Amino acid sequence: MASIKDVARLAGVSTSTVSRVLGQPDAVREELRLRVQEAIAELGYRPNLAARRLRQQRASVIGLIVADIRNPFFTDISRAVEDMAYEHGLRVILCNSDEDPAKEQAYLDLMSDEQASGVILAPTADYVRRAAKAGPGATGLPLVLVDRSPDMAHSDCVLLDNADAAHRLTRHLTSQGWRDIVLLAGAHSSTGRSRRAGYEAAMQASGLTPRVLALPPTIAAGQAATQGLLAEPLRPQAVLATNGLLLLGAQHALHAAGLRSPQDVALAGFDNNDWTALQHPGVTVIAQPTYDIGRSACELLLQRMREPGRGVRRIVLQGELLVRGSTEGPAPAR
Amino acid sequence: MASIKDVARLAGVSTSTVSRVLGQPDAVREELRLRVQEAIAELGYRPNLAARRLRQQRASVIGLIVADIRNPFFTDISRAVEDMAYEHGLRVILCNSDEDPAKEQAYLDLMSDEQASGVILAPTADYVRRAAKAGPGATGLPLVLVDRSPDMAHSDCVLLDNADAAHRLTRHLTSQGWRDIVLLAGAHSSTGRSRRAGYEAAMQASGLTPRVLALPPTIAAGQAATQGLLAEPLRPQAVLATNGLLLLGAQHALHAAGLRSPQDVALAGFDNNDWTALQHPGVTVIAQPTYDIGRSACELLLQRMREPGRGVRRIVLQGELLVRGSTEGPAPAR
DNA sequence: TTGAAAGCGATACCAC
DNA sequence: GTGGTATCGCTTTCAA
Repeated sequence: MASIKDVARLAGVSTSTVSRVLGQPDAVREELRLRVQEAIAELGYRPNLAARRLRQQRASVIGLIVADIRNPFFTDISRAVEDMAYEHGLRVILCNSDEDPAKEQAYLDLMSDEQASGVILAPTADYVRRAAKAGPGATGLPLVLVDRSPDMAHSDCVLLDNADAAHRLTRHLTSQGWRDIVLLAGAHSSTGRSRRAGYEAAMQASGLTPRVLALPPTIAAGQAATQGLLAEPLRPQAVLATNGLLLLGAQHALHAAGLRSPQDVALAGFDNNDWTALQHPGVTVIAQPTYDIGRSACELLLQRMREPGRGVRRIVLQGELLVRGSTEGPAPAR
Repeated sequence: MASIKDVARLAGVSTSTVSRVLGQPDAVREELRLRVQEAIAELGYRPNLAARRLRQQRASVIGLIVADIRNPFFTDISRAVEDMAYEHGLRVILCNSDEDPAKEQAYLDLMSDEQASGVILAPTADYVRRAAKAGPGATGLPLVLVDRSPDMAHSDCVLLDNADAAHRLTRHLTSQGWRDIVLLAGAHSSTGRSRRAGYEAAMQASGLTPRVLALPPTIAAGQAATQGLLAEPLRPQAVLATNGLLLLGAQHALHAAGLRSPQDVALAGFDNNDWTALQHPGVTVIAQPTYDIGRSACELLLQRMREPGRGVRRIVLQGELLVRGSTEGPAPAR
């Protein structure tokens, strides 16, 4: 493997000059620059990133820590992040926390060890709780939170307006005449709590009694909970799920029970995943601007890397209510 | 940031000893080892990975290069790879090639620059073509191919038995009485070609005429092509798609046209994605053992990292035919 | 504008 | 079993 010394020797210059040609070409006289570039090409020289990193004390790498990449919401975000990172010459290290604070911390430490340039984190509920009390990121790394965040964030973050989205979704249901609406709420994230709050506010505003099942954010949990609801003597009129996994679980349960929306049970929720549009009729959802969320997070991170001292920024994006047949009222009288 | 020198000073030993405590603790007398570990804890010392990497000439990092992480097939694989990597103290760098040979090469170079320990690659058709001619990976990095590979591979690889799976799927359709079966085939991968071959063989064995539309592997392409088919005077009896994206596109087209499977057009394809089970009736598919594919690839890579000289290994996994209602015959007579 | 040389933080060889 | 020291490849003062 050719090193910078070989290039310098071949071009008849010092390693400093070669280094300058790489980093600040304008600081080198054209003649020398061309000689060096020729030597680089001839030797097929590629800079050693480890050496550069050791010297500069930081790597062109960002960490992306999400609960589970298989959740399409996070998949889309990761794609957006990777796209932007690529454009800016940054690598993305992918980390699944599984909502486990220990694993999350291990990954944060790792990113610190790697001297990563920054981290994009969908924090666990535990992290959010601690971050609400403590000061800014203990790691000292540039950090952007996505999807979840304490209300008083010390870090940049990109969020959906969760309470509002849940409020609008719930209002849509009540306006269609449904009254007995159960919420399947993700219990492990602040996102689930915000959406729950929006739901409860909308229910109470309509004089209805909220009913919430707090669940782990998995397909299995959504399915089991819905199965339970369907087995009740007085089955609920509508089921609302605060994320795509719970919603999918609920749909599986309906499917297995041979029930249809809206005639048997109305169904709605978050995340405009592929399958929701393909039902007969389609499932009403709040579509999140996932790609935008990822891009915005990356932009925020790049800005903070450039200006570590700037004020904390908070980007709140709006969800889009996609009304489909699964909530088409009016509900049957009871 | 505390360095190894600080630890050495505090423990009253040399840096060599500290380094040994980190790498080969058994080579250090217990008394010293404890003193060193205490010093490490007290200072909160963490080894500088860049320095280690520079010295050792390799990083605890593996690259994962796929066409697009948003394809659930690759999402699942990435999750499996990340799980195994985490267990073995390796980081995963995520790369989307978009089936673009230039981007793929850029990422391979990057992995080489990063001195990655290895790469798991879902190669572009271009790469496969070149690899069939040339020798083993020019990069010199330990490399495992997934999903696609030349027939005479110089690299380890993990593949589905594509021709067999497509053959079984096609036979299932013909056995149900369908005769006029069109294949939507991914044109950008060797996988698509193998599946096409299996389809053609099965069709010919039944005395039927294959009809293949070679398409880019996108939802949009699958949808457009299917739309075209539906508009033909004599609409095909069945549509078969060689991957999940094309299949989803086809379903979108049917959905938009208000057509149902199997009564209007039978539908089947590859990849047991969420939505396929949720149709009324469900869509018949070949389920790929995605998580297994990812794990196997990672295992192969770890073994090759340990034993660079060992013979090339090729793991071929079987797909599982999930028969659902979308292909329930018999077909209408023509 | 260019070059010489120090140093980033760890490992590994070689004495002892 | 332990310590001294050269070294990995690059960037970055500092002088010229």
